[in-house]
Amino acid sequence: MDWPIQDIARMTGTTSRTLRHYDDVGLLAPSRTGSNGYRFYDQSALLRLQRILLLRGLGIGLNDIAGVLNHELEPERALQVHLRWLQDEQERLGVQIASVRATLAKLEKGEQLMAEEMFNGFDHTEHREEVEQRWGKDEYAAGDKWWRSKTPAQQRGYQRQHEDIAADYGRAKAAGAEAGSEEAQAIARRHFDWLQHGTQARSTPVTAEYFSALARMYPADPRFAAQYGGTDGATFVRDVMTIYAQREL
Amino acid sequence: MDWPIQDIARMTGTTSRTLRHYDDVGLLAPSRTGSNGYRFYDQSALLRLQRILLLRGLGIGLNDIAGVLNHELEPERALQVHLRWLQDEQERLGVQIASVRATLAKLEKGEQLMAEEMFNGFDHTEHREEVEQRWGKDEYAAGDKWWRSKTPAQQRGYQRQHEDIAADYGRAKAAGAEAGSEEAQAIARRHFDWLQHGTQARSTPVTAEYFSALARMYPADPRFAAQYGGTDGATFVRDVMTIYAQREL
DNA sequence: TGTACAGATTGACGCAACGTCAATGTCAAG
DNA sequence: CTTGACATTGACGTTGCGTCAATCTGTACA
Repeated sequence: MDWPIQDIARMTGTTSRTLRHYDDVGLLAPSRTGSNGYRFYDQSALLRLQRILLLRGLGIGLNDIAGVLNHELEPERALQVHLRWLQDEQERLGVQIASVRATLAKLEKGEQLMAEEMFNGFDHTEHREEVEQRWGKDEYAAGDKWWRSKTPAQQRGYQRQHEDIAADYGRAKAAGAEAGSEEAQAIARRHFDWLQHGTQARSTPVTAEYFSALARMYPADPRFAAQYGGTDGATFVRDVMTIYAQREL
Repeated sequence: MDWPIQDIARMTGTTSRTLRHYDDVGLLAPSRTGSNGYRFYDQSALLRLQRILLLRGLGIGLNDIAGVLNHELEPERALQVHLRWLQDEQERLGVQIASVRATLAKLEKGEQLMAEEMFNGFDHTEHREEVEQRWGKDEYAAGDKWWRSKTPAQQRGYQRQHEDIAADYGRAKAAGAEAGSEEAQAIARRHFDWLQHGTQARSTPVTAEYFSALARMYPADPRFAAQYGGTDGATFVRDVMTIYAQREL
């Protein structure tokens, strides 16, 4: 006694396409094939299908299901491994949910788009904690207030200046300039001026110490390194800045 | 000033393959292409890439990222929609985790494989609540105890008898037998005997009422229907059993 | 018996986001 | 000139089917 594919599909709540797929991948063959190629399934095939669907309902992959049904893989093993998977996944999602929520909260408070405002020398959103820890809370608050007092156009202008500076560093390095060369030091001066310009309204002036500390951050932090052409570029910038601080400040 | 693809990859922690992919799908084109076909990226491309990676890190799809970057989709919208997604997914995983844990617990208690033990007329694991509600808790406990007292071989033998009965029902129906026919009624008798055999040790005997109630369940519940050849088959079985109960019990 | 119409078959593409060869061209260094 | 590192463009693999498309089969009705 057997039934055509559609009946089996309806009986088990799947589709004929799924059954054909299971046949293709060798997971469940029909118990009989008519001379016209039609598939028919009997009780035992139905039973096997029910086991498949049970495992599938638990989220097990077809491959592992095949292993279990062929007695090559113990159900307990498969389930335990899968359970770990699920738990890890759920945790990952939890972290992502937190991140998305945090990002949404920022957006609601109107905190400038997303990545442009990062990596400007001072940071106004993402690494707030880091910046506060490094240079003090008041410092951050002052800088942030100053930043917010600018129009978007001014902010972009300020950013672009920094981009130019970074690009010039890159060019100098590509041209084989020494860190202590006139050319490189000229860029460092502009870099320094740019920082000062943005720090006029702030509590702490840009000292030699400040400048050196900033320089040392560059190669260490990939986020800053990216802004200066990778670790190599950042290292070059660090050297240039360090020399500038020693000589001029 | 720009950098070759490998530098950009290292700077941002991705791979060149990913960058080429983003180029292919129109998400991020290189700012310049050498005469040899090599890709080069400048500051603004790098910035765009950083935004892409930020969004990607939050789990947004490349398609939506493109929408956001092209100002066709508001970041807030995208994030909110995505947040729902994540939450739903996490909940789904939670349910699955519970299911897998329950299944594992069953396996540890040695409760017979998985699907074979279901749909035998009485159910010993999956639909315990349902069975208890239908026939009482004591009834279930007695049946369960009886079932457990059997050896696996005996259990399989008992199951196989039922499979034969189900198959015979199917054959009779396929042969066009009437529900009241001698042939069909003979199967119902065996079905009844089979039930009684398994109920000897139980508190409630298999009455006409019990038999009829069981019969009525068949077409209504797809899990039972599956066992008897779909809804049509189950309906046929129900009719045969009902007539048997009226005439003989 | 002709004609629908439902249901079956075998391809084969699509999806998401790249990983991973494969075959081959380029460029700086020894 | 050779070597080695890095680039390019295909194109398949992954996961589990959904979804056409083109074509038969089989049953039912006029």
